[in-house]
Amino acid sequence: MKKQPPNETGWRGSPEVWLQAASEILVESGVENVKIATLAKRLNLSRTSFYWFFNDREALLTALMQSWKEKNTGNIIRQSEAYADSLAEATLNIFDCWLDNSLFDARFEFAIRSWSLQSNDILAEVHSADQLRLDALAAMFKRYGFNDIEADVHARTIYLVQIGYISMQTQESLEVRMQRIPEYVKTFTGEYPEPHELARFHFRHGYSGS
Amino acid sequence: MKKQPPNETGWRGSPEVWLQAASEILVESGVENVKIATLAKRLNLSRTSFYWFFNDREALLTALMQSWKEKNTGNIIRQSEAYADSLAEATLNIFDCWLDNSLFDARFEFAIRSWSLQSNDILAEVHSADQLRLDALAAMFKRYGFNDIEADVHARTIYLVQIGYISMQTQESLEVRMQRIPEYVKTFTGEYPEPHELARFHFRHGYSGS
DNA sequence: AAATAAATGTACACTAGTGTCAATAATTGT
DNA sequence: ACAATTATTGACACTAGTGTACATTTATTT
Repeated sequence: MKKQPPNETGWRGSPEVWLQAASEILVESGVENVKIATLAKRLNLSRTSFYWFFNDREALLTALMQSWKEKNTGNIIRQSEAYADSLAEATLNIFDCWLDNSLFDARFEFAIRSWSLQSNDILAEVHSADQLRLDALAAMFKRYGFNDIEADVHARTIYLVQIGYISMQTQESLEVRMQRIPEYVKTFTGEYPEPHELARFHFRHGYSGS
Repeated sequence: MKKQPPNETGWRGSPEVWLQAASEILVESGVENVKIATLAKRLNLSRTSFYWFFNDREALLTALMQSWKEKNTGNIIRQSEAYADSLAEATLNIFDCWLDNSLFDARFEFAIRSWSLQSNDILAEVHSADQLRLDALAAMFKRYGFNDIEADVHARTIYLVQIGYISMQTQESLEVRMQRIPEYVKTFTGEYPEPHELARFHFRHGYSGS
């Protein structure tokens, strides 16, 4: 209900609040439901005042796409380059993205991908993001001695499992997901994580289970 | 352009042709573009004659969903139960689905998943399909000696990589995809396929590369 | 070839969305 | 305090889609 910047001015509307509302609707129910009337109702503003901030609906959608580009891809690349003592630890660094919503927004990701079915412009953006991410992951595996094809397939496996998971739109508790982690690390890298690596991972995700 | 059954009757329209056209549009550009006017144009029929075969657009969409349910899930389960001498061969049986469009329609799958963002009814169907498929795959791994958690994670890995791949909407040649196969088998099962297993796999997909 | 059933088409009513405009209100700068 | 700027609004015109009514045409059956 609150605006992001604690209301500097007395104006109710701003590009930001419209964009924020659009983003929420996008994630909840897809682009085709990002309708100006709906957003206006949610913001308690008149529908037409939207046009003061954006030229048209198209401009809003463009801004939405832009905001996705800035967020999701950058963090995967950063995590793939983070410090790690072992391949297992490097893999856990990637897993951070899947568990920490501030690093990677899975629902946003899914909404954008669904959108890409309707628009070639969006599809092109998605393809380019996929390529950047896969390249970064493959580079990570190469640093641990994998050859080209091995690195490629391992990068795909770790990345696609997550994209697939997002596409399932499952709601699971942290606990359920944590229990699969060691086995995933084993599958993706050939080795189980060390107890201390796992403990560090648990700690940074606020997990204190079994 | 041709009707599926070589035109038994002289009537041009039928539930089938409308459904077929709807399915094509769904796959090309998402549910929201499944519009009666569009289909009519594509079929060279009058828009209103649609209502002779279906009560309304809703009924068409229901039929579309039904046709997905009947196709995609059944074949994955069948392939997971197919005869195999080794785990590697069993895995290759699953891969058949990903390479043979008659076993599993990836674009249809993606369109349905995108649709599920807008409709809870569709989401429920998707969830139930996911569960059935994951269970069948886990059962397969258990037959080869995996324990519960191992089978679960391996089932997820093999399944989610494919769902993720679909979600990337990549267009790649058979050759490019084939080159990754042995490495995928190794990653998913721990062992490379035997040359004769791979040869059999190549043969049934009409591949005769390197 | 007449009767009937199946399929089509035209015209119309309705809804839900977009975007423009001119009037008005709130905020800010000087 | 008042002018300029920035934001907000309701009324209106337009478009694209759904679905209905009814007259018409085309195929099938007898």
